[in-house]
Amino acid sequence: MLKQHQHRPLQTSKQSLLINSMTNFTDKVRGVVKNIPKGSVMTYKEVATHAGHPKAARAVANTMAKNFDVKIPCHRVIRSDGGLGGYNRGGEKKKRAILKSEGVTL
DNA sequence: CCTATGACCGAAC
DNA sequence: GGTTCGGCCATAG
Repeated sequence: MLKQHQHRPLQTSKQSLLINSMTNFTDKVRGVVKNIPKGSVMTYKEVATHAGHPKAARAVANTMAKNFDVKIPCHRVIRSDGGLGGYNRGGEKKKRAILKSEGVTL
């Protein structure tokens, strides 16, 4: 018999990813962060784990740094070692203020 | 493919 | 308490 399309159509990797709207990783990260309830925080590492890449905390930070969507509460993502991490919408100071206003005890 | 970058992590000092 | 260093990993060029 003719084995027609056994495998994937494979269409130049990168494009197929872009068609999906974004890279799986970035998209997943955004989804996770968007889901963090008010009043709680999650570390970069935790977000990475939830996204399926436990060791990609740094990459998560990268994703956050590039993100400017107000729909994503990136201020609720903090460091694992107690630090706040950065914030591209006003710096750590602003970040802490927002978290405090949400009832998060640092 | 290879290099550089970064809102990280954890251990070491 | 702090700083430094190596590892880690996705993205951009």
